[in-house]
Amino acid sequence: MEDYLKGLNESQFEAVTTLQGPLMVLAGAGSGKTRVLTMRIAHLITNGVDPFNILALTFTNKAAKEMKERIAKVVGQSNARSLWMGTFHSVFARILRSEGHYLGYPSNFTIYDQQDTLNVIRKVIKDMNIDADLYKPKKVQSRISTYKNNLITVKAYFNNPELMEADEKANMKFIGQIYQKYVEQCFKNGAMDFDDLLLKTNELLTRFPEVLAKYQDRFRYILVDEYQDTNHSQYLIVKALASKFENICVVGDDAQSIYSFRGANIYNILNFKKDYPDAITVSLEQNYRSTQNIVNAANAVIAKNLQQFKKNVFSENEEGEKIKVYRSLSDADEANFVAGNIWETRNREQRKYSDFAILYRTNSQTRAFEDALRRKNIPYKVYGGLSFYQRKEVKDLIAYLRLLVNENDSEALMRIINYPTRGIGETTQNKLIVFADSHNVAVSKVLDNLPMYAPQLGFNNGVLNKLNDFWSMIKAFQVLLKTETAYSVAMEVAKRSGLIKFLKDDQTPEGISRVENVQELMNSMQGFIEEQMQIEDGDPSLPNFLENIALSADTQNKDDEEEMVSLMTIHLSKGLEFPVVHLVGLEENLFPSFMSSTTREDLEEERRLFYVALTRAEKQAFFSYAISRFQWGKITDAEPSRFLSEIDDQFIEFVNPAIEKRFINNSGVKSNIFDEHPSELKGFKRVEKKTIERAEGSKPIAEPRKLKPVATAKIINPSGASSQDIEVGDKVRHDRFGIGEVSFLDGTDPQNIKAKVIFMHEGEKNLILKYAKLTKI
DNA sequence: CTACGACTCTTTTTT
DNA sequence: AGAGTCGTAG
Repeated sequence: MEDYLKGLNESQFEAVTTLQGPLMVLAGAGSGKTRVLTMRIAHLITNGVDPFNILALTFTNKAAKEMKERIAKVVGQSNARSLWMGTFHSVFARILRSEGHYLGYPSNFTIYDQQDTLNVIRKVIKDMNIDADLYKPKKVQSRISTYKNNLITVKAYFNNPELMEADEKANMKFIGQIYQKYVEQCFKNGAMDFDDLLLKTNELLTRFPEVLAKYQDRFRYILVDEYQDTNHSQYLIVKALASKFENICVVGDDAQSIYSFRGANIYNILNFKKDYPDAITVSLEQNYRSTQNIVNAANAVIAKNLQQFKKNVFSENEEGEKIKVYRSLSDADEANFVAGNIWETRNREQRKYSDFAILYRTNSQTRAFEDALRRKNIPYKVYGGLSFYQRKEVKDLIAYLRLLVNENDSEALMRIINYPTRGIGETTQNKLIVFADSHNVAVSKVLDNLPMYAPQLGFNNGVLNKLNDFWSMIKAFQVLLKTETAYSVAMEVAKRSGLIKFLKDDQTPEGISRVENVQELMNSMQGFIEEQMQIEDGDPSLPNFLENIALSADTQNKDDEEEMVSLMTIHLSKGLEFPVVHLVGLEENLFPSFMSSTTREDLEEERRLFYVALTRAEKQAFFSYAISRFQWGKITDAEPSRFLSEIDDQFIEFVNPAIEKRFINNSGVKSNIFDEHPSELKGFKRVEKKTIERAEGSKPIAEPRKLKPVATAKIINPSGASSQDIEVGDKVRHDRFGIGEVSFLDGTDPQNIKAKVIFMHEGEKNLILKYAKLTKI
């Protein structure tokens, strides 16, 4: 028996060695799913299957990369290399690049991310003179996305009276027209959005049997990871490709389906047996990751869901510690507790910072934790969030590059035609667009033939010159692209377009960081090129770089494998594991989200999300919530999440530091709740009572000695200066304004001290100490 | 045409 | 609070 088969349990062994025919692997959390997938592919190759004939679809590019590396260790680099492995989106983008001509797309089509998509929709709505209040672009976008994911094309939409009626009832009778215009615009721009990558693949496979046959023959063995999160469009692609050989293996866990908002259809996995009656089902139920206590607590919660396969996930690991629940007064308090606890646990248990993760429901929760961690000098890395590539200045430079690759991309063109400002104003731009539209040509074509169109456009010589200058600059870049590397072209673009100079003129800290971000983009490009050069058939071209950043947020600056605490949303944490997990913000309307507490389905998904979060933990889990939180620009009261009460008391224990008498405000500065400021404190007195009630109703505190000092000590003693420490004449640092000197202080009330600070670059500012977060230097 | 200021909406989650 | 949009003065 091959080495890699040793050490598999009975079900894992079956899943790995059943190579022919349809197979469904129901893999509970932590049951060694990735291992099974990896070994299964290795086993296929060892048994003579050409890796060229294997297609493995994963959920993230990161997962694909990691799996490929693991496979390479078993079957060798050269075998692993010819595997097709990646996300649905990246695999089919690649296929569409070579086959898209069947559908009238150029091979250099642009991929629009959701922001590009939104911009196009906004413009369409504007052009149609429709009330944007009624047709919220976001809403329209998600509507169109739903249609596309269910293969409802524009034509199908207009052939479907029910849909149209439904939209009309919802007061959105123009949805169809917007949809149509949007699709036309994308096509004209030579662009596909994320949903198109799947929709067009379907179209390709249905309309062109020879193409279908080609890929059916190529992909004789298909594996789909995270099958519970596939949408209808993906489902159909898989079904079509697999229908010849039916060597299809899907792996998933219905309890971890968390992407319905983007069309994931849990019935794909629930009904797998109906599609493939001969399918063999294997259940992996033993959890090797977590302690018994964690697994049992997670089971208790997920059991509240009505809709699921019967499974019995169990752990034979140690029983483990109970989950500790920390009740905090504010988001800042919560963050301080978490940071302090990480610091303390690391020292006490000799752990690495990379053993810790902080998981939350929404990206906006990151900030408080970043502040708290930074204050304690704890290294951390935030995953996802406003990704680097979504920064304005980065997108601007990318828009130039996109335009070089696909000059029909008027979205990119219009973004930078007057950025940096070069005197091509709104009026001129509008004339261009209207003219191009009415003549049914791309804006780039108008610019190509300016002299010819000039009389009709009615531009004066000044404008014509500016347009000419701009367009010949772009053309020059394109010529450069033929001989130079992507990196040096980008550098040239950054300089000659005036972008760098424009950004450098802004000497504010934000301005400086924008320049740094552009530099960072250049670096990541250089890194990408070097990486591609090392791979045997790598592709260091600009188009490939652009595709890469469009389809994966996780490619950005590689981890130095440094010792860092991980911060991410629960969604992003899927598939990962950490010894110690802090699950934070367990409050009603936050988790479960206020958007999801109305229907049972939504709520069940939130519960699955909770399940995913908890099962990331190997050894210890900490929960926390705050009874008030700074959001939407003001302090909001919050109730503990219902999920907390769904866990049996035997699995959790409440940790209650003596904080009832104190109120820690959002700057992390301690103050006494019984001091002045009755108006501000009223709310807190009320909620404070709630805390005490809960405390009495819950279990006695088992080990307060360990946690209590952490929370208090760390709060009282932040490394940054508290308001009391700052005096006139102090040199201070401000996050945004940089370094300055305090020239004046005003007010006796500690909650409301105003400071006048003279900053080196920013000049004089009046700040409220409580919010300004000044650091004494 | 640009720059600046007032104003509004925002917040789930991501390929 | 912060970003993005819109309106107005220069």
